[in-house]
Amino acid sequence: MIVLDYRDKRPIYEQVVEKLEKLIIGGGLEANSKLPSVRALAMELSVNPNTIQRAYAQLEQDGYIYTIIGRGNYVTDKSEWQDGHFKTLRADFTELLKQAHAAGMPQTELLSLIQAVYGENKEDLT
Amino acid sequence: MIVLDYRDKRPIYEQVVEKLEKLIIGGGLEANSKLPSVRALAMELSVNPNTIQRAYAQLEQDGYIYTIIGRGNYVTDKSEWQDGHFKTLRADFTELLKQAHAAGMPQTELLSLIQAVYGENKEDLT
Amino acid sequence: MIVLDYRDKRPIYEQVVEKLEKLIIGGGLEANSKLPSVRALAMELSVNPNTIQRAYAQLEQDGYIYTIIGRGNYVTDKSEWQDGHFKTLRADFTELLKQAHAAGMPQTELLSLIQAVYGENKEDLT
Amino acid sequence: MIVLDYRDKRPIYEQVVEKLEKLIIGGGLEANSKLPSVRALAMELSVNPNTIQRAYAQLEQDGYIYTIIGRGNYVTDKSEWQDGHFKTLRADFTELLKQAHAAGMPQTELLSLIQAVYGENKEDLT
DNA sequence: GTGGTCTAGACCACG
DNA sequence: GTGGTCTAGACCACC
Repeated sequence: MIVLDYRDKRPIYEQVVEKLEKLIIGGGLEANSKLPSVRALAMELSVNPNTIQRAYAQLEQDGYIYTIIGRGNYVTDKSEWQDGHFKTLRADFTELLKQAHAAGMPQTELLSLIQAVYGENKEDLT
Repeated sequence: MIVLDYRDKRPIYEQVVEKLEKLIIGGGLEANSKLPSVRALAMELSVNPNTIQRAYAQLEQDGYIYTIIGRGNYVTDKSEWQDGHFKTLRADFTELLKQAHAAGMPQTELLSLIQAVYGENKEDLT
Repeated sequence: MIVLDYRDKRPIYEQVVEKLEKLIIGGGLEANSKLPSVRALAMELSVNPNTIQRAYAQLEQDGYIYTIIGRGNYVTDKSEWQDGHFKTLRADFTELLKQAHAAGMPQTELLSLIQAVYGENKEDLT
Repeated sequence: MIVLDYRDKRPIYEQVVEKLEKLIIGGGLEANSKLPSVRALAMELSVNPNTIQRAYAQLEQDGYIYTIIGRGNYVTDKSEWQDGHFKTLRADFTELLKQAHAAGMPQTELLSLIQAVYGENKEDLT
């Protein structure tokens, strides 16, 4: 389900958060489905339960999951975190664009990068 | 010249590096111009000289400045780091684009963000 | 494990880097094995922890070791730095050869030096 | 006569030493010919006379030049320093060879490097 | 316990 | 005066 990279400089709990976030955003985990328990995931990754606990807390705070005490952790519905996520993306984007602009990178290059990722087929627009 | 943000969790020397990088990239500091001395900048920011020293070492290692022992630190010519910097920007960009794509953000939104930063007047194209 | 030479004019951290590099390159330290902790090595060499820390940072930057925060420092796999190291050796070699050539040192002498180091027994060829 | 590289991390007097050594070894300066005076060279390089003084002192100590007080500095005859120089080269060579051997670099590669520098024409042997 | 950062204060080589 | 190194001692985040 998740593969950790111990060479990564970021703390492990952050990696777990990132991986699960991507799974949820990408649709790899259905809304309202149950996540593995803290202890189970900790065991699977050979990691201290505290670390997983921290990751889940973070995910809950960011709105991607909700916790029912004594029951487990569940994936939040898309509609609840979509707005916040878009806002973050937009902010990151403008930040990066400012840098590119300051560095004198031509607009055309950015457009071609978008093309490369989004594909040329117009049907792919969401 | 530089303002530190003590609420920022990143180490101080990294903040200094980032701020100076932006100044150099953005053209706020002329090529071959002299940077403030380690001690002078340390005093100005009320910070230990070692911290500034570390920031300068980092900047030198990344090619943004060069050091002449016993003389001072000087801004490197643009041509020397431009290529590497563009490469970094492109990598960051595609990374972010993948996330945006996975999240289902429409192409049109990205295009309008580019417009907003690069300005609508065609003369501004670099 | 390491012996410092205080008559050497180079900084201590550089000596530590060199010694460890040689150990790693020469195979004296297995891949993925754990290096002594910053504090432990500092104590052993009667040196400030900061100094060792700097040496380890350098080694990591050069790709010879990798660091896991809160766990320790580990030896990188050979395949990751072998190419770069060979390149460096080749460069050093041609530089020295140019000097020897300019000084008028005969080819035969170089060949005999190679013999002396690589051994005359053909089985030793790698 | 000499061009300094201020970006070089080595002290300036060391660069001057190196450049002059190469000139003398390569035959660019005749034996017993007079070197520029300390003050003259200092002026030409826009450098503190102390720096040149130090370089000359180093060269004299290594046997490449000799000083006649009140008259100037002169290039030593080749026969006097040739032995010492060869010894140094041999030492540097074996040191580098040991590293190459430890790293597992094949003999054949070294031989081809020698070929590349010494040229394939056998008449070039000195 | 581990690495990472920071301060305070010192000494050295260089120019 | 400048950068480079080192010590001593401290605090923090991570696991």
